[in-house]
Amino acid sequence: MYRTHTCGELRIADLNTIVTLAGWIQTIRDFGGMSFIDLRDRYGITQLVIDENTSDPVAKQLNNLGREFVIQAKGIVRERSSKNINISTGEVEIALTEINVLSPSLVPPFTIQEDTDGGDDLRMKYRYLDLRRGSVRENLILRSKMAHAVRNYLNARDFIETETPVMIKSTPEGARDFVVPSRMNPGEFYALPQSPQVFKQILMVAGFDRYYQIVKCFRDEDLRADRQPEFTQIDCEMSFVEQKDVLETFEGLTKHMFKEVLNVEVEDFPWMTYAEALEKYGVDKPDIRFEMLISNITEAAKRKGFSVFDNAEYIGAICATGCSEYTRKQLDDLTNWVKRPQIGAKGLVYIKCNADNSFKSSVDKFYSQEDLKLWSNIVGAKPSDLIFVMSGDKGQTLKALGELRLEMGNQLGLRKKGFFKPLWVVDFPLLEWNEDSRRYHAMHHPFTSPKPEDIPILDTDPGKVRANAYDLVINGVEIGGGSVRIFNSELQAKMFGILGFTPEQAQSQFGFLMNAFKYGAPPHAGIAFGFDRLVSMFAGLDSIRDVIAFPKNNSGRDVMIDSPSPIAAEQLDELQLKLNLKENK
RNA sequence: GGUGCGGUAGUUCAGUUUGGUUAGAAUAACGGCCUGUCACGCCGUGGGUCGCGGGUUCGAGUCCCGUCCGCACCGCCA
Repeated sequence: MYRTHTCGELRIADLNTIVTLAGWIQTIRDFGGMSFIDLRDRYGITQLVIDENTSDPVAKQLNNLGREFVIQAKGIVRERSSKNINISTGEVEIALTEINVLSPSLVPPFTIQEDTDGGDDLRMKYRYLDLRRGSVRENLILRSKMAHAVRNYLNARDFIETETPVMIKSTPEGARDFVVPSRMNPGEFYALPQSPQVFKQILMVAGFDRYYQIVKCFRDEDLRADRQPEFTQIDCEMSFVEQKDVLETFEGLTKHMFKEVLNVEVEDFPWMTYAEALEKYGVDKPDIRFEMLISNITEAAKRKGFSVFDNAEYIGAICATGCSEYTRKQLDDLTNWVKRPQIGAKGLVYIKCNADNSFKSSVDKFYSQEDLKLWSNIVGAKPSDLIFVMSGDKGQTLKALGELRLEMGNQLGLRKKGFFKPLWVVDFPLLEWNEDSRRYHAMHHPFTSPKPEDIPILDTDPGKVRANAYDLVINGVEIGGGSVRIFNSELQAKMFGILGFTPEQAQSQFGFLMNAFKYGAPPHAGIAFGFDRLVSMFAGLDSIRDVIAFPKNNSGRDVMIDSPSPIAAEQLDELQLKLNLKENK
C-alpha cells in the first residue's frame, strides 16, 4: 500500500494516527537540528517533520532529497506547536519514522509555485510540471465540474449524448479543414470536423429528437488567446422546436452552470437584435456590463463647415462619465490608440463637458457652444463628462467606436471580473457579401433558415435577409451560437445556389443531407457553446490555454511533444503522397 | 499575409533611450551554520554563445540590416 491518506485530508481529529503519505516534495526547510518537508499531492500539502533526536535515521536521508522527488513518508500525526491557518492540514504535521524515495527528480526548470515564474514557452514544454501548480490544476478541475453540470442538465431533459465521427469530409464553406490522407483510398482525404453540424441534423432526421455532445472540433486558422486549432464545443440539436425553445433551454443550461459551479445567480438574458448591437455597441458581441452606448449624431454634426464631418457617411459619439478632466496627454494617447492599424481610425474628436456647463472641444473652430450642447443632449452627457466623436464609413466608424468603448470601459474599471451579464443577440443577417470571392457567404452556416417573412426578398435583396440565428454573448465574449435549420430539401438547394454552388457541386458536397431531408425531416434547431471560452470565463481568465490541459502555442505547435512533425518516407510512400514544399523565401 | 512588444545566469527580470572598466538583482542550485519554519534566516560558492548571422565603430548587450523564436492584435476564424 503506497499511502493510507492523501496530503489534503489529515486533521486535528487524526492525532496519534500512524499514517503513510505519498507525494511530491514541495520544499524542504532545514534548521539543522530539525527539518520540515512540505509534501504535496493533488489534494493538498501536509507538513512532515524530521527531528534529529527522535528520527535520526530519517535525518540522514535528508541530503539525498530534493524538490519534486516523489517520496513515501511514514509517521505519526501530531499537533503543530505553530499552526498554519492558510492550509487545510495546517493544524497537524507528521513526525517521520521512515522515508522511501519512490522516484527522484532533476532540478525542475522552474519552481512549482502558485506565482508563475516560468514563461509560457517553458511552461508548455514542461506542461507536466506546470500542471502540478494548484492554480492550473484548479482550472482543469473547474472544467471537469462544468462538463459534469452540462451532462446533468441535458441528461435530465432527455438529451441523448451521441458520438459523431472525427474523420469526415472536407467542404469548401467556412474555415480551412485539417485533412487526413487515406491509405486505403489513395489520393483521397478525410477532413476533421469544424463542427458535427450535418451529423446532428441527420440525427434529428433519424428521430433522436434531442442530441448533445461535448466534442472536439478543428479549424485550421490562425490562433488567438481565445482560439485553438482544436477546441471543445457543447454541441446540441433539438427537434420540433422554435428559436425561443432553444434559447429557453440553453439559457437554463447557462444559469444551471453558473449556479452549480460558481453559485452565481444571473438575471434573465435580454434579447438584442444584431442591428441594435451594431448600432449601440459597434459589435455583434456587446459587453453590457456597462452602458456608454454609441449615439448617432450625424444630423446634428453635419453641414457646419468641418469638412471631415460634412463628408462623413456617419458620425457617432460615446460619453465617458466623469472624464472631462482628462489631460492633453490622455487624450493624445487615446487618439493614437484609435489610429493604430488594428483600429484604423483617422482621428478622434473630444468634447469636454465642463462642470460649469460650458464645453471645450477639439473642434471649437467649427462648432458653437449651442452645437456642442445639442450633441451632449443627444448622447446624454452631463457636466464633467467627456464625449468622443468619430466619423467616416458607417460600419468602420461603429466598429472603431465599439473598440474605444471597450478600452474606456477597461480604463474606467467598468468591466468587472466575476460579474456576468449574458444576453442573446438575435436576427443575424443570413448572408454577407464577400468581396474576394464576389459572392455571398453564409454568416452562420449554409443550413441556417431565413426568417419566413424575409424569404420573399431572398432573390431580390439577399443581403437584407435576416436569419433565425442567435448568439449567446457574455461580457463581450461570444460564448455560443446556433440557428433554426432549414429542413426542406428545396429551400436547402436554393440556399446552396445563392451561395454560388452549382446543383452538381451542392449534390456532391451535401447531397446526403438534402437526400435525408426528402425522407421526413422534422423542424429542428440547435446551438453550440464554445466550452473552452466558457470555462475560461468562469475561471476569470482571458486565455483559453489556461483551461486546456495540453494547449498549442501561437503557431499551432505542441512544444511538449513537438508536433506537428515530418513523417517517415515510408509513411508518405504508403499514402502515395509526395511533398512539394515551397522554399522559405 | 500584416502591426506591435519581447528574447540577457536554470528561471523571472534590470541594463539598450545617450555605445566605453570585469554585464547586475532576485530566485533556483551547491557548500556551511541554525530546534518551530511554512516565501524560514544568516554566511559563502559556482553559474552568461546578451536568440542567431552579418555590418558600422578604436570599442556593440546597447546602433544598422537580415533571420529565427515567443506573446498580443488585425486579416482570417460559415
